[in-house]
Amino acid sequence: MASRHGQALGRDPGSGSSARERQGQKPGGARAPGTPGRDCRPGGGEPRGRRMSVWVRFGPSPTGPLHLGSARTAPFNWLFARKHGGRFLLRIEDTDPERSSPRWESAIMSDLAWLGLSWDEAPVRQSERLDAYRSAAERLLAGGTADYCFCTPEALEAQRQEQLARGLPPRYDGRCRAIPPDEARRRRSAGEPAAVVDDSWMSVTHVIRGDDHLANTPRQMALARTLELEPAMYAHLPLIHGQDGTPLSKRHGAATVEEHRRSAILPEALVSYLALLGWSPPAGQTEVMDLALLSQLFSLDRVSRSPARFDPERLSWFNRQHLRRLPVERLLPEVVAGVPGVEPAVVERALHAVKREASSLREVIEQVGEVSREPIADLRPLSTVDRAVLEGLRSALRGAALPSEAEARLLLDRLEGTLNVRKRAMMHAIRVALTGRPQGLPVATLLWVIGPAAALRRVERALTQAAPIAS
RNA sequence: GGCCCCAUCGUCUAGAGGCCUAGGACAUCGGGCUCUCAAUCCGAAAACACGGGUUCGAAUCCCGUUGGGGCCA
Repeated sequence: MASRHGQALGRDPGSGSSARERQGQKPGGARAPGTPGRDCRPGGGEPRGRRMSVWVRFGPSPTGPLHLGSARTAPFNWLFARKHGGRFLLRIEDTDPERSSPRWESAIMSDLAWLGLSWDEAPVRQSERLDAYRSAAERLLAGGTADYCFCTPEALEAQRQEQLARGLPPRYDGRCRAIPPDEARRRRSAGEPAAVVDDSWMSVTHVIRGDDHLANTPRQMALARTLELEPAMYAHLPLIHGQDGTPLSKRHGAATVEEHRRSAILPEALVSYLALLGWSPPAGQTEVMDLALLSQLFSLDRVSRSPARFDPERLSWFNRQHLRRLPVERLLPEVVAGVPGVEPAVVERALHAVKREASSLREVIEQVGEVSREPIADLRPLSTVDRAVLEGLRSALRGAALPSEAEARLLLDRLEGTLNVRKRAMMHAIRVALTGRPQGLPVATLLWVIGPAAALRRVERALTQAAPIAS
């Protein structure tokens, strides 16, 4: 079969051109945070056809937050590069000065880094390469392949309508050719060939991008050929759709990486969920994977061709799966930050207990907070049963050490034996005294997490506070 | 409008002509566990868009229809 990932177009066999000269010096400016200060263009002019490695790029526009739609082509490129021992490059497509801003540029890089998608080499900024695009445009003009046009969009549209009305295929009539060259040079702007020029300049071997670019591909390959650049291989990914079946966009809400980051979704979860949206692992493989495993298994021929709908519930399940697999050390800093004022040792114990059943880090933080905070006084009168339970617990806790959850369980079992109370009632009384809430972690876990001293304090308090009102 | 892409349970998907009475996962529903809420375990329901071909045999190949999406400006 020609190509299962049929949207992949072949490299143009006809252009074995050796035209690989750099069209400008690589900007020596800012380095990406965390990228080594290496400026490693591939070694001097080695023909790419003979170099087997894989170079891919991700080209976000810094005009807004990193969107999930584009955030997905990033992992696919990254995984492809890692799988083949190649390089993953970053190109900031900031040729629109009106809408681009450094603020978004750094936000996007920060999101990528957060996702774990590290890039090789300093990012290329298109705004610093305008000269290269200009000279490419000039070459196109010189070769007669391109025309300048300064007509307004309205004027062009009117022209098209007129041609259609006359039954002609709409076609540019070249009216702007009449403009003198000098004038044209003055009015010219960068434009079209940027991506093609850069891909070649950056030695990109594989362009993996959204399906929405599919229709442009032949033209871009032709452009490369005209400029005597060796075209890359192209592969296209299906788009991500929202709940309503239309391509994911701002109006769908919660469609940016930033938003998921803020709502305490784990990067591991988001990136693996995204990867599974459109790609499937080989048979028999779990769906819960980290980047290392993903990059080992990834292959373009297992990428689906049809668009996938973004499903927050499934993402949430992935998040839970990753949460429980992640080591406590990895989670601890965030949780500690989330519950200021709580002793780290308590937080750590709580985290151990909580992370097995929580669905998100946010939930973890909430639950840890509930456990560690002194309960708000419950002023309801204690029943005689409650009082008996708490008094029993009080004496059991005196001098007790609870080094483990099992110890706590034992203590409770013993207490149950000495009391003539339904277990349900006993547990409830203790739970409320300890946390002030009717539900939550198993009581034994609570005891262990809170620790005997603090638990004793809380029990005392429940006994004394409620007492006056009870009588 | 022209050209292009896509089409399997509600959702993500497996599926390369017989292994398909279509497999897995999320969600849903039922049950078990249990001191609560969860988590977890077990089970159930649930799909090849439609119509024509090709073939001994089609989810799988071809054509058309429908539907969705994209690009062109």
